[in-house]
This record gives sequence, C-alpha cells and structure tokens, in this order.
Amino acid sequence: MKSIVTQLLQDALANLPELADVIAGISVEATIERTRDASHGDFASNVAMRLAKAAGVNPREIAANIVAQLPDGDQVDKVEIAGPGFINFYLSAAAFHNELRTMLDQGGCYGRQEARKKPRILLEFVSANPTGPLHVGHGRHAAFGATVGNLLEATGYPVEREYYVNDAGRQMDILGVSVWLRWLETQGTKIPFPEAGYRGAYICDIASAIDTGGIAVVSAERLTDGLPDGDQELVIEALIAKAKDVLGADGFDQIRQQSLESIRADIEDDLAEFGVTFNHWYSEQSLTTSNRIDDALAVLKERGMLYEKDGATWFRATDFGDEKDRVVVRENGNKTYFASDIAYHFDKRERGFDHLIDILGADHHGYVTRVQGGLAAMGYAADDLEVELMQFVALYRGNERMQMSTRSGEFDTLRKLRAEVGNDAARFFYVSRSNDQHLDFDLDVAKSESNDNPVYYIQYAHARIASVFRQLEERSLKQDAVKGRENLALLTEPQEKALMTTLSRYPEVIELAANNRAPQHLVHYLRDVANDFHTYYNAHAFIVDDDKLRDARLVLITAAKIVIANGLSILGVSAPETM
RNA sequence: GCGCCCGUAGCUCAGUUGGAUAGAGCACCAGAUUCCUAAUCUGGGGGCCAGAGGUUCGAAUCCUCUCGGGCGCGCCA
Repeated sequence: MKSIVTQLLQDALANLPELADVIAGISVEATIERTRDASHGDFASNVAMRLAKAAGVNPREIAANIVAQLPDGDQVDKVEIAGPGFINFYLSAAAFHNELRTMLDQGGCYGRQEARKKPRILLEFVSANPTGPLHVGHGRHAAFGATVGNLLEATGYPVEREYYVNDAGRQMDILGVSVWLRWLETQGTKIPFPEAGYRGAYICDIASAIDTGGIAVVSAERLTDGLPDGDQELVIEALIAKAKDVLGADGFDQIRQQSLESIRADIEDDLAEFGVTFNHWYSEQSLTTSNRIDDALAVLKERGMLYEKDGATWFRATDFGDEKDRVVVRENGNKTYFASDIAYHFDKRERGFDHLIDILGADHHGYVTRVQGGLAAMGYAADDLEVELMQFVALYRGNERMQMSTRSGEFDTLRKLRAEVGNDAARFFYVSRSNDQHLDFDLDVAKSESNDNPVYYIQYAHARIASVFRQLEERSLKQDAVKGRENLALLTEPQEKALMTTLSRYPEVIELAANNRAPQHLVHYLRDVANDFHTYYNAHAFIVDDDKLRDARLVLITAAKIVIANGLSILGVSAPETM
C-alpha cells in the first residue's frame, strides 16, 4: 500500500520544478513510513523537512506546496500537514478493501516480489566442522540462515544455500584417530583415551559401524610404546602418526573419510528434520584436489599481492585495511586455513554468484576484513562479501550454564533441543532476537513455559480461523466469497480497521526484514497480527445472521489466515489447522 | 594495548536506516465467556534509553569520550 503514497508524492513533486534539484538527492519512498499513532493517519512523509534545508524554505511551506499538487483519487480520504512539516496521509476504506482482495487473489504469493535475475546470492551458513553433532549454537545459525534465505527469495532474489564442509586439516586426523581407538576398544585393545581426542559417545557409534575391512588389530603395548608424557596435544599427534604408520596412509584415510561422511550425513539429516536444507555441500578437500587454492594463489601472485619473508609466503592484507599481513603458505610448505578461505570465496565469485553472504559466529569478526581483502586483491569488490555475525547462544538448565565443547563430548545437541521444545518453538525462538544480541536459551524455561511461547499464540490465531470455518460448516452455512468481497464496506468496527491496517503492512515487513537480514521484524509483526485477530475475535462474532456482514468478515479473517500462514512459512514454522 | 558487538521497564527483548507522547512478552494488580477453541481478551502500575558532551528543526538511533559486559587479535582450524 505504500506504493500508493509513493506514487502520489512523486506525481506531486513532478509538478514542482523548483524542487527538482533538491529532490534528486533523496529517495521519496524512504521518506514514507507507517505512522505509530492512528491520529497521524496511515502513512506519513517527512519529505518536506528533508527538502527544507537544501531549498532554504520553511518545511511547512514546502509541505503545503506539495499537498496542493497531489492528484485527486479515491485512494486517499485526506491529507494533513502536521507538526514541523509532516505530511500525513489518511487512506480510504476502499484502498484497504483493494488490498484485502489482493491478499485473497494472491494467497500464498501475497507479500512476495517478482523474481529478478540479479544479483545472484550465495548464502553460506552453519558450516560447522564435521567432527560431531550440531549443538544448540549451530541451531541458531541454521534457523537464522534458513529464514534469511526465505526472506531473500520472497523479495525476488535468486539465492542458493551452501554448507562449507571443513573436511581438511588436523581436526580430521584427530577425528580419524579417535574413531580408530574406539574401534580398537571393540576389538579388546584398550588404552587410556587421549584427552585431546573426540570423546563424545557418537564416536563409539561410528566406530562400531565402521567398515574396517582387513585392518589389523594392534596391541595396547604397541600403541602406548613411545608415547610422550604430559602435553595432550603431543600425545594426540603421536597417536595420529602411529595410526598412519600402522594402517598406512590409505588405511587411515579410509577410516577418516568414513567417520567424516558419517557425521556429515548425520548433520544433514538433523538439519533436514529442522527444515533447513542446502543446495550445495562444498568440501574443503575439493579445493585442494581441484587445485583451487593454487589457482587463487597464482592470481594473487600475478597481481603482486604476495611476497616471501622468513621462508613463508605472505598476503599483503594491510593494503586492504587489515592490521597486519597474513601468511598463506607456511615455512613448512603447508597452506594456511586462510589460503583456502580466500580460494573458497574467490571460487564462489567465479561460480557466478554476485553477492556472497556468510553467516558466521561472532568470534570470526577478526577475519572478515582479510577475506574481503582477498576478494579485492583478486579483482572483485570487498563488499561483494557480506558477513552477518551471530552472537553466541548460552545454554542454561535452570541457573546452570552448560559448557559446549565438541572435544569433551559434554554439550547439548540441536537434536536434543528439538526433541525437548519442538521444531516450531526452536525455529521461532532462535530468530526472535537480533543476530547481534546474545541469546540465553534456558531449556527449563523453554519447556515449562512452552504454552506461553509466542509461537503458540500465533499458531493459535491460525487454528482459530480454521476453526471458524469448521464451525460454519457444522451450522450448514456457506461462505459466499463474492458477496463478501462486495460488502467489505460493512467492516467498520475499530478492530476490523486495525486488523486490515496491520495485514496490509505485511509486504513492507517482508521487505524490511529481508533488506536488514532481520527476521525478528517478521516475528514481532506476526505477533501483532495475532493480537489484532484475537482482539477482534473476542469483540465480535464472525458467524452472524446478516449474511452480507458475515461474508465480509469471513473475507477479512481469511486474509488474516493467509498472512499468518505466509509469514510462518518464511520462519519455517508450521501453521496448524487445529491445536 | 588495539579492533568488533552489546548496555532500553523487576526479567527477556523490540524499536521500521534521524521523526511526532518510548513499545511488547513474562511477572504483579483488577476485570471479561448463556455465543465461532480461555493456548483468548480488556484495563492498570512500572523508564535519567549506562553516563557526559557534540551534530540539527528533531537523537534510544549518528560522532567523540568515560564506565560496564561479551568476543577477537597465530606460520591453529
């Protein structure tokens, strides 16, 4: 509906050539907003105040000139100039009725924008290391990323979701050796389990299911022979070396890959149950096997962005705002994680994605600049990469804060959380606050207060509407939708006006939430819709004897049902017919 | 020490890119149903928007500083 006001204002401004110069610098649409208070009309524009300074004229005077040029029409009842120079628009009932009809006509598509070709967006999120099950922190990333993806799609952007699988490096060796040791335990070889290994019970599960075809059992004596004392990192290192020695590189790799794939598949399964799916599972290993890292480094070298110092190869990160230059190839010849990260983001651009969004933990903020620098160094724009940082989730059970450490195995999994509070409540709770706000997730509260969770409040509104139509059927009545649409003028109660107004905001809320990567706007909006509906429900009966009024009211609550269902769908929350 | 984020009602948090009188939920108090689901509704109390300056018609929002909290500053991944 905002477009009605935008159009009116633009038409009026076009008739004021003396303002042409000053208006060029601002977006007319950005000056228009919903009013907080109904006494200020439905929409207000501060355009006159924005223009006043540059034009050197009193804002109220400009406002008066603009209002005088507004074209006539049946969309607006009246326009007022208020306060320091606001232009307040009171839209006509007919304008709201039109919008209601649009909701019914478009149904599940209401609030969605037309598909566009550009920019193609690659949204990367979760990307948890495949060394154990997802925990509750990852759940926040999953819910947030999935919802942002839905919002971007709803606003027309072509978006693909990607999970970067960190399946290279030392942690994979630690995973492999952890599984190997657990497997040996099943064969009767038992040594004290290394503290630096992965100690979760899931390692035992993998070990007992693994295909070790032909691998010999070794004795505990041979395992412990020559192990260093003390430093647990050295112990695990020695065990890895021993595993490679005993099993051969290929044999060890076989265990490693099976373990990795087992965990990765479990993560994929977990997320799918949570309603979170990906277009791509991108393997870090594949960067090496396809020489993408070398290719990227070659590009950097060619552009003069690399230099040698102390036997290592450095990237000139300081040229791109980083506080120090960064090593990409170590003295020992190994490439750093940063090198593969540059190559990975370069590859994303090379695959044809125009805009890259990474959703990362807040602890990654330090490396945003340098990855952006890597992109810039290779000829792309630094701001092709947008990073949304997620603050941490602190998990509580009552007053006790749970520690989350994958290696220790003492953590609460996303699975457990979903089982306890349900997918709907979890998805909703995770995105109900801003990503840069810490999230305290108290499992006891989430369980004990689950009936007070706003998600049920919203779902209940949807179910209640469905129930009204069941009730209609029980009374052997039928809705005449055509008659309802013709009689929307009968909807004159304040609760009806309030609900219509709130419903009509939906497309604007979707756009706002998408543009700001801020799902919580949608969450709060849906609560408002539900509140307006419940208030209406309590104030008036829908199934009344007057069939014209009845049909009109049924049109209104049908529109409410559509908006709630559409919004919940974007949040990945179900819209039940009964509760 | 340097950098990023945060500080709003007793608690948990919103606050529409700088707008008009600061908003919800929970908790507390008082009410509402012969009728479509009471998982509901109505009303009430509750605030130095951490603090101090600045920018301007106008600041919770932007800038500077101070205080308090979280996180990060590897030839780790």
